[in-house]
Amino acid sequence: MRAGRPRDEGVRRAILVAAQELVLERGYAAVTMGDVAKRAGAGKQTLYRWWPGKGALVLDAFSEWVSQAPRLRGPRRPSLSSTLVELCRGASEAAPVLRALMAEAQFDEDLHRRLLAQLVRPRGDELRACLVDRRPADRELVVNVLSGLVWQRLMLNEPLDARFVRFALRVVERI
Amino acid sequence: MRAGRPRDEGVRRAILVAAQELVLERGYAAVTMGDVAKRAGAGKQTLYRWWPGKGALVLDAFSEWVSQAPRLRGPRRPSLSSTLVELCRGASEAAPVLRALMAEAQFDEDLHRRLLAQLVRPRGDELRACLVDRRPADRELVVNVLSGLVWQRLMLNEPLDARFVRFALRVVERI
Amino acid sequence: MRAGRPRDEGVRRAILVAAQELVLERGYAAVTMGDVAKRAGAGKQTLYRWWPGKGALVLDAFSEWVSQAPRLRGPRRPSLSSTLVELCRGASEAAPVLRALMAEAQFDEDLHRRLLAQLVRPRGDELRACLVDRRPADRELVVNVLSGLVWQRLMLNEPLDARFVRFALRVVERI
Amino acid sequence: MRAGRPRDEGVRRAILVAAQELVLERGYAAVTMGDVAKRAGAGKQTLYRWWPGKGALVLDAFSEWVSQAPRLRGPRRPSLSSTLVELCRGASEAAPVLRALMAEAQFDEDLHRRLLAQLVRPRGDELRACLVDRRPADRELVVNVLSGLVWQRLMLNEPLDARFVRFALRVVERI
DNA sequence: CCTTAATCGAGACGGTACGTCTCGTCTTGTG
DNA sequence: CACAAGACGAGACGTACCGTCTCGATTAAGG
Repeated sequence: MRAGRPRDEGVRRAILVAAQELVLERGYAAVTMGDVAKRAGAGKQTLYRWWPGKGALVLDAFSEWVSQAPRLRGPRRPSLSSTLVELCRGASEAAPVLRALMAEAQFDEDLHRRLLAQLVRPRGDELRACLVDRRPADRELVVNVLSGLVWQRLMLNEPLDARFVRFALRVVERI
Repeated sequence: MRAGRPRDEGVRRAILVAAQELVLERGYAAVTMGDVAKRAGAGKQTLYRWWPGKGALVLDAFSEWVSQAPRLRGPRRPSLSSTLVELCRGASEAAPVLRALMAEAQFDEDLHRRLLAQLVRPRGDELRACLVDRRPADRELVVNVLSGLVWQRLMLNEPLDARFVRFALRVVERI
Repeated sequence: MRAGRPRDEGVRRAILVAAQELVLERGYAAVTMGDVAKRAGAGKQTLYRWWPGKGALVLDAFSEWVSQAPRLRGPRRPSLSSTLVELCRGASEAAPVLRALMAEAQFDEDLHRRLLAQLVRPRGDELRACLVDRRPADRELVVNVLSGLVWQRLMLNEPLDARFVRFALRVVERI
Repeated sequence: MRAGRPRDEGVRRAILVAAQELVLERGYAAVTMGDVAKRAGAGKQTLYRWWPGKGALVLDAFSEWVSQAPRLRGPRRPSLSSTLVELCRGASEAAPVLRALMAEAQFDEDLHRRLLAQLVRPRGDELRACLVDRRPADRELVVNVLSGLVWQRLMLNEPLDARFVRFALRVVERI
């Protein structure tokens, strides 16, 4: 086994919780690594030891939060509409964070990759899974359109509400 | 007439040119207000007198650049496909700047408004103008889908090439 | 006579009054040339046309103020003690301005000369005039000592009160 | 022991040396905190962490310089005249800095206190120590007069040479 | 037990951009 | 020409974060 003091799991949790709280309280831009460290009772070095920067840290903090969300679907394949509703509900709640992360990712290649792998692709896969009875080419097309609509709404700061879901479903119907 | 020394138009131009050059040379993130001032032979205060920050300045710099682009369509209404081709060509060239501006706008309410008014809406209107023979409800739908696809491609750093245009047109056809 | 519009005496007065008021209200350091111009309803250029900087302007403003002070001595030569009392009273009232001017003069050769000519030397001469019955060598000595004591008190921000006058007179007695 | 990285003594020295050099090269007014930082190879924040501003920093820089001056008096109490000679020699060399510091102190309450404690009072005490055989009241009187004469000479930018020392001693003799 | 190696909190450090401030000059139109 | 208004170049200011570093203290695992 590796020598030396092992990573303190409690510290990791404390940091993620602190990051989450602070971002929810003040918004992403108004939170610094130093703030998170102080709130978590940790040293800045401990943050930088495990995350390359604020983006990756906050991404992890909210990845956990998202994955705690109820994924309690039955064994049956979920419908596209229910999946989209759920996706929009989540995106709507976390909208400010998602906007900030996607924005930061434009300036940070590494964060861009992480964001794709941890948030963008998994959600695309969820949608794709609802479309197994479509032709493969159509499937990609629909996923692209839906995902484009959702991200656009986020970046333009427009609501991802029931009305939007109806609109999106109407679009998909016609493809 | 207004009292005091009038705004020096030459300085305004010099600043916009400097901003444009520097952003093209180094990329948005690597350019500072001080750099632009120095390159333009201007004082920092002069920049801040007329623009609230880097985002708004660069937006103006590239707004001018975009509006200098050939808009030499004949009297005939342009086709959707040619408009989309042109739009993607422009967006592709300016992609790094557009990404950066949209990103910055997520942290800056004022820049967000400016970006919508100066870039997002005008381009949407261009598309809309190609769709006058569609039913109004469909029109909005198509504009939304296209614009969503384009912005998503930009933010995900994927190419806005001919393949994408074909893909987008195929989507629209089926709506 | 010089061609062109003659200097507007009212403007000159307004500027001096504004300078005086502002310095009394906020203190020398917190007043800028722009402030004075605004308060006087004048342009900054008008200030710089007639004074080289804030120091010289404030010096003029308070020179006038000082010279408005009652100089109502009878035909008889004033006593050293009454002169010193009067001098300390004036210096005490204007202490903050005098400190600031002397300070500024340390960074500004021109102001230094003006300060000497308009404030330091005249006051020395007043003292000298009370000492005509001393031997010339002693006279300079006494004037130097008194002036040194007063300026030191000013710069060290200690009171120029009756107690100080008594102290100073005691010193002079013993020389 | 105190937590955190301890203050780097080498950096402190480097900053003081840089401040001293720059002030001697260019004069107090022409040196900025940024200049000192650059010359010292330090960050500006490090300067502001330990000193409130240029005044306090330069005061420290020259306090060290002064206290490195030979204080090698024998066990015997030094004479007033030799002390005064030494004092004037030091003040003469450092005259530009002393003038600037005293000037700055007129605009800065905190610097004023520091200047008194680190420069004015210690020098007064040196003089006082030479006057132990005088009556206490006379002692204060003499110290005041001498210190007044010296500071006045500094602020009026007149030489603190041998002639001045003779003059000052003549004054004291007669008190 | 005692060394070794990595972790932890704390906070100093070099670096750099920020947005503001003041200075003294300039460029208008008006009297 | 003087004058009010105010834009302009210049550059210092003090602050804010960044990401790295240097401490002493802590915590296992391996000798």
